[in-house]
Amino acid sequence: MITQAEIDEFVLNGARIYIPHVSLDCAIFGYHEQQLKLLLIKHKAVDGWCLPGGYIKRTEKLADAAARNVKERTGVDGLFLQQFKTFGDPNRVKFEEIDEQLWYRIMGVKITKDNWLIDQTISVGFYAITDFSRTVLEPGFLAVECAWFDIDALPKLEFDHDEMVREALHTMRIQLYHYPIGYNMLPGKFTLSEIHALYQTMLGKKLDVSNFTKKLIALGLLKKLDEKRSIGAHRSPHLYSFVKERYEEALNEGIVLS
Amino acid sequence: MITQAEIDEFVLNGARIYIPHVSLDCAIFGYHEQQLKLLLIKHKAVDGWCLPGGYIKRTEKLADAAARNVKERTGVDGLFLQQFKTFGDPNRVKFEEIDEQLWYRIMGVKITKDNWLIDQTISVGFYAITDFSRTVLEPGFLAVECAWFDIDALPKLEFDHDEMVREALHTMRIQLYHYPIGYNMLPGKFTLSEIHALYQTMLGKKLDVSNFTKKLIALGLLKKLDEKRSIGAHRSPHLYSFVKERYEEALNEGIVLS
DNA sequence: CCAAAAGTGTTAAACTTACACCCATGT
DNA sequence: ACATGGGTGTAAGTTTAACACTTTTGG
Repeated sequence: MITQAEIDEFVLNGARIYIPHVSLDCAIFGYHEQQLKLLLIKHKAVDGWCLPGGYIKRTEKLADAAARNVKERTGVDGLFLQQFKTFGDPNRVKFEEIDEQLWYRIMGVKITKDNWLIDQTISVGFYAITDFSRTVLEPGFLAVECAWFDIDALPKLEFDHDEMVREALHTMRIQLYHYPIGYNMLPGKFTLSEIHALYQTMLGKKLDVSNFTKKLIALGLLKKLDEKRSIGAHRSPHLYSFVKERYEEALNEGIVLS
Repeated sequence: MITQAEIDEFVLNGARIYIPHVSLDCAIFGYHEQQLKLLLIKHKAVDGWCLPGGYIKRTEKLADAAARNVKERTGVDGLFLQQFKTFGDPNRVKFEEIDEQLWYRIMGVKITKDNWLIDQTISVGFYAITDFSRTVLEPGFLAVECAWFDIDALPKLEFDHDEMVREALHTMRIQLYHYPIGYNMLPGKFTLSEIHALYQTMLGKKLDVSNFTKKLIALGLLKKLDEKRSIGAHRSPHLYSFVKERYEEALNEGIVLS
C-alpha cells in the first residue's frame, strides 16, 4: 500500500529521485495458447488506455528502470526486454489539456503548471515478452486498471502510444527472425508443436512445421530430451529444451530464421 | 559569430529553449576513397575527444534535432540519419569532476552546481553517413576543434562515447546488409567499382565483385546509363545510377544483401 | 604486346519450399 | 480401424560462393 504522504512526495518532489523530462514506455507482449496479447493500463488522470510506463531513477540504468517497471506491473522478472526506439515529438503528449481540478480530486494533491510531471518529456520505448498466464497484474498507484488485450483488438491508445505499439510489434517481429527469443515464454521443457505455435502466433503467420523444426535443430538451439509427454489422445510428443550456451551465443551473434 | 551575451543566455537560460536532461550524440561516418572516418569534436570545457552532440529544442522533433546538429557541424543536410540506441547509465558522464574555475575562464560565465548543463542527462544516439570530402567542418561555439579520424585509429573518447561508437558501427554494418544505404555517399552517377569499394570499406571486409554487383542489379537498385567514364588508363567503366523508386521502396521494406 | 582494370560466365554446394508420407495412440 | 496429431523424407527450385575467363585500353 502507498500513503497519501508518499503520493504527495512523488508529485511534488519526484524530480529529486527521478530524472525529469525523460520517461519510458513498455510494450509487454503476452503469449498463451496461440494468443498474442498486449498489456495496457488506464491511468487515474487519463481517460483511455496507455502503455505501462514510468520514470527512471537517478541512480538507475535505463534497462534496469525498464525491468523494474515490467516487474511492478506483471510480477515477472528476467524476461526478454529490448529497447526499440526513443520518441521525442514535441506534440506526443498534450499537457495543456490537463485539468488541474480533476487532478486534485484524483491525486489528493495540487499540481501547478511548472510541475515536473507535466513538462515536456521524451520517452524511451522498450518491448518485453512473457507468458501471460504466469503474470499477476498490478496497476500501481497511478492507475486504476490494467489488463491484457488481444493484439488484433486493441482500443485506440492515448498520446503517441499507437505508434509505439506499431514500432514495437515491427521490431519484435524482425528480431524474432534474428534472435531465438522464446526462452521466457516457454517452460523449461516443451514440445516442437509448442514452439512452432509460439512463433506462428508471434509472427502472425503460418510456418511449415517440418522446415521450421528442422532449422531450429540444425542451428543447434534445441536439445531432444529422453522424455515424452502423454497429454490426452494420440501419440505422445518428445520434449525439448533450449541448449543454453548455444542460445546465449545466438542472442549475441544473431541467426537467420528463414 | 556568437556573442558573449548569447553564450550567457545559453548557459543560464538554455533550459527554457532546450529540453534539459536529454541530449543527443551523433556518430557521423565519412567515406572517401576507400577510407572510413568518424567525425570527432574537442569541447572547450573537456580535455579530450567526443562525438558531436547537442540538445533538443522544445519545439523540435528528435530526428530534426539530430539533422540540425549534423548540419551545424558538417554543413551537409538530407543525409542518411538513423537513431540507434539511447544511453542512460547514471555514470555515463561524471559531472562531479567539473572544474568551475576552468569553466568560468573558458565560457566567460559562472556555472553553479544546479545549472541545467551539468545535471544528469540521458542521450539519444544517432548515426549518419556522408562523403567527407563534401563537408565543411565547423566546431561551433562550444568546441575548439573538430576533425575526421580514421576508424581504425580513433583516440580514446570521453564519457561513454567509446561504447556509442561501437554500437553505432555495429548497427550501421547490420543495416548495410538490410538497406541500400549509399545514396548520400556516391555522386548521382558512379561505377560498379565505386559502389563495390564503398561497401567493402563500410563493412571492413572483402566482397566478391562479381557476386556483389550481380546482386545489386538483380534487386533492381541500379540502372545502367548510356555513358562511360574514361579516367586514366585501361577500359572505361560504365556509369550507373540508383533507381530512385526502387531505392525508396527498399529502404522501407528492407533487402537482403548476402 | 602486355599489364591492369572492367566485366561476364560457370559450377558445386547449400539452403528453401512445398508437400507427401509414415507412425503411434486412444477411442 | 481410423482419425488425429507427431514426426520424417525428398525432390525441385533458388541462392550463394568461389573462381576462371574474356574484353578493353593506354603505354
